Amino acid sequence: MSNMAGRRQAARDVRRAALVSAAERVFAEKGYHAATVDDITRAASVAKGTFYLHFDEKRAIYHEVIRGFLGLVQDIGRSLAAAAGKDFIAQAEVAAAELMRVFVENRELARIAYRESLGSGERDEELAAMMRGFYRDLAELMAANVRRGMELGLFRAVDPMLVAYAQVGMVERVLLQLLDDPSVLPPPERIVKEMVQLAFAGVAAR
Amino acid sequence: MSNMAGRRQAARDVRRAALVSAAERVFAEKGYHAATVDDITRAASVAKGTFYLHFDEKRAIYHEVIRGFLGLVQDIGRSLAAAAGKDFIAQAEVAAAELMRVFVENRELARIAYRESLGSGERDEELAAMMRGFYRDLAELMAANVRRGMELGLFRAVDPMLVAYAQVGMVERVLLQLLDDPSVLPPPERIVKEMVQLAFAGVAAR
Amino acid sequence: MSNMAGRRQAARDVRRAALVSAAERVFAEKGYHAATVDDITRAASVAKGTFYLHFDEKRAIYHEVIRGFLGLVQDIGRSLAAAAGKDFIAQAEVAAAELMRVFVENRELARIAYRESLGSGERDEELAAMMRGFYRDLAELMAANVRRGMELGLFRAVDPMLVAYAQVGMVERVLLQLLDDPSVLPPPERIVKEMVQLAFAGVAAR
Amino acid sequence: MSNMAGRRQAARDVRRAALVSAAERVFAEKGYHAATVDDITRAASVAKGTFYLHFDEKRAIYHEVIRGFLGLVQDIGRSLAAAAGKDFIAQAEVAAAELMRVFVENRELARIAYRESLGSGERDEELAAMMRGFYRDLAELMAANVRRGMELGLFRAVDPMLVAYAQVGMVERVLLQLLDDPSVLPPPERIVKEMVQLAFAGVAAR
DNA sequence: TATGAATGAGTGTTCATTCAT
DNA sequence: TATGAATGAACACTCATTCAT
Repeated sequence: MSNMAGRRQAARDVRRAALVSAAERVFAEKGYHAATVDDITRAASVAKGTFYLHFDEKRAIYHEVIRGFLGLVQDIGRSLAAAAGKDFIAQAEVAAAELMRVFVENRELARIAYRESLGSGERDEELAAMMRGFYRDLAELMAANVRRGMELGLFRAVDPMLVAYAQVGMVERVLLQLLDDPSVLPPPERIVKEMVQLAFAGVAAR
Repeated sequence: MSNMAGRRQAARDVRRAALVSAAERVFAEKGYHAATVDDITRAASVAKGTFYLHFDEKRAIYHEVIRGFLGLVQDIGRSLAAAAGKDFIAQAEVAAAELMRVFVENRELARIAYRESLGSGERDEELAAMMRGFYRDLAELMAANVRRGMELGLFRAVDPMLVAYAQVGMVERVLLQLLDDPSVLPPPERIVKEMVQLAFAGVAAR
Repeated sequence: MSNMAGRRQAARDVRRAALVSAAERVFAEKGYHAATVDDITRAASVAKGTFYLHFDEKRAIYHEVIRGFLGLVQDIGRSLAAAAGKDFIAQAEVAAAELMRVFVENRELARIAYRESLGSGERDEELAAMMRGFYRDLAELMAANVRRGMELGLFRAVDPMLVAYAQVGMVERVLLQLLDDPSVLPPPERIVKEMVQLAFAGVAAR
Repeated sequence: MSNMAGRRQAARDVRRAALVSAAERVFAEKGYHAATVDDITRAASVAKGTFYLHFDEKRAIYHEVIRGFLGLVQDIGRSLAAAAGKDFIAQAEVAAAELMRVFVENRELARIAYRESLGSGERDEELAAMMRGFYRDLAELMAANVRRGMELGLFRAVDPMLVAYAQVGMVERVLLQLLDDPSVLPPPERIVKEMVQLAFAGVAAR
């Protein structure tokens, strides 16, 4: 009986996952506003009403999709924090390469999520809070690293949060440009190396 | 007689400007989708039909609003290119300070415009082309500077476009964070100095 | 289970029919342009959105209404073609009487449909093709009859299609006048007899 | 001074005529509803406001355009009534040929005007009255001819008005078909001869 | 009189959400 | 729970008509 309940729950989860997966595709293809609930249910091969058995409103599934993508990015952060080696440079290169992979594999989701990081308009306070939290966490993770670098004497005295945001922005814009038009940029492997160098040593001649 | 035509034209321009200004406020407040043409005309104190005497469609005025903000940024770039002094650091600091001022004075427009730089969805090819062009121009301007720095022996050998995009992103994200929640960042004057330092010398202990 | 699907389909058909019936009344009352989708849904006691579950656009239901009326006329033609007796006069009288009944019972639809036979303006190619096809079929049916009359030696040598169109026009205009103002015409029974006389004596061999 | 007033009046008439002529073209091209006052004034090279100096509303110029076309048809009727020879057949052939010329030279106006003869919808009582009057006059003209033919013993006893409407319809439908697709009909000269034969042999005493 | 900018009521269509089965 | 028909608020855009110059 708990078996039957479990099976039921499993079936429910499958449907829900199908909807989220369909929504990812649809939002990626048409953007939030142009995507209709109909588009999503059709892509998931369920009836329209079914949608509302799993989500309160259209925005809810959008949040879930974005949350999913942010999770991928956070996983990178967490896995690095775990493997807290000491070789900053190497570690940063791994992180950057991972991030690039996630972006390239989910290019449209990446665009959507970053777009939401601008908040503005459409007052969706819940989403805004989610994005703020994501950035705060991300920045703090990086700031912690910066502090460690300072303690180790590897870095000069800087404002850790400022550096964190600056580095986030650097990576974001370069990756987004990579998605838009890679032709003006060096090949991906070089990008990673150079960006880490830039972050570490800037452009100044040695 | 040409007087009347001139007066008419002037009146037309005033109306148009009122609409654009109203649109800036409305888009800033509600975002593109939630803003209705009615909102805009009401804010501009004109009748609905008047809108369509000046713009073909809702998107057209949105383009104009964004173009206006991008123009402010480009003006900074141009004025610096003109005053092409040789003190890179000082020049960069001026540019960053200017940019910060423009962002702070037009915070919502800045958000909106940056948001559009993520394109995705809503296929508005004209707008996308505009944003691409803006970023390309901006990046090329900065890349030219980087090349000059390399020629002068001030900079090490780097990929100029990559550096340009990285610096753009760095500035963008920090400024956006400044708009969202300045409390985690240093005071504005320090931000400028530190960012220029970061760009130039990275975080490495000297 | 197929029961539910069947019931659903039946309910759907009922709604659709209600809309078409309402549209007949509304178009008859106000004409195509003055009739709004709101008028139609209100007359059918359904919500506005329901309309678009059954028809792609306003024009689509208009086509259906006209098609319905043309069908009534075609049924007369077909039933006569089936009962292809030899008594031309009697047969023609039956046809004319039937046609008159259909016109009188659907006077406004008759007007609307014939109005569309003039095409002009409003480029609705689908509707134009429908009307052309209707007239072609009708004329060919009548032309076949004329040919048969010629073969039987009842008619002199005439151009069958020309005669067909002429007879169609004769009937049309008289019936429309009957709808507009019957007072200048003889009573309906006499109209039928006289028109048949006019048409047939015209083509009869001396 | 009356000279100046006259010149002024003349200029006014020219403008008005230009508007009517432009309206003919525009209505012919797009039909009444799709034609905008703007289309008309643009085609006449005058400003929009000028339209309302000459016509109270859009419908007014439409009436004038239709009235103009009906006038062409009435002129044929009148010129024949004047030249009331006795040779019915020859006279009818001339009339039919003239009518055909007018239709062919003004094919779109012919369609528009005929279309209005179906009245229905759009309750434009003034226009409806105009069309009714036109048809009544036309039918009475022809009915008078029929009566004359009866008195002369050329025609058998028929209902003159019925015959008149029948003949009008015959000519109308054939001419409209000629405008739509002449390929199924005989060449124009033959059409005239045959139609007259159809009409007259139909009413002739044996 | 001529101009053309301004007006605002009006309408087709979309789509998130609800609900009966 | 799943379905899909029904709902109705919302909105971009049009255009006949008015009016200040």
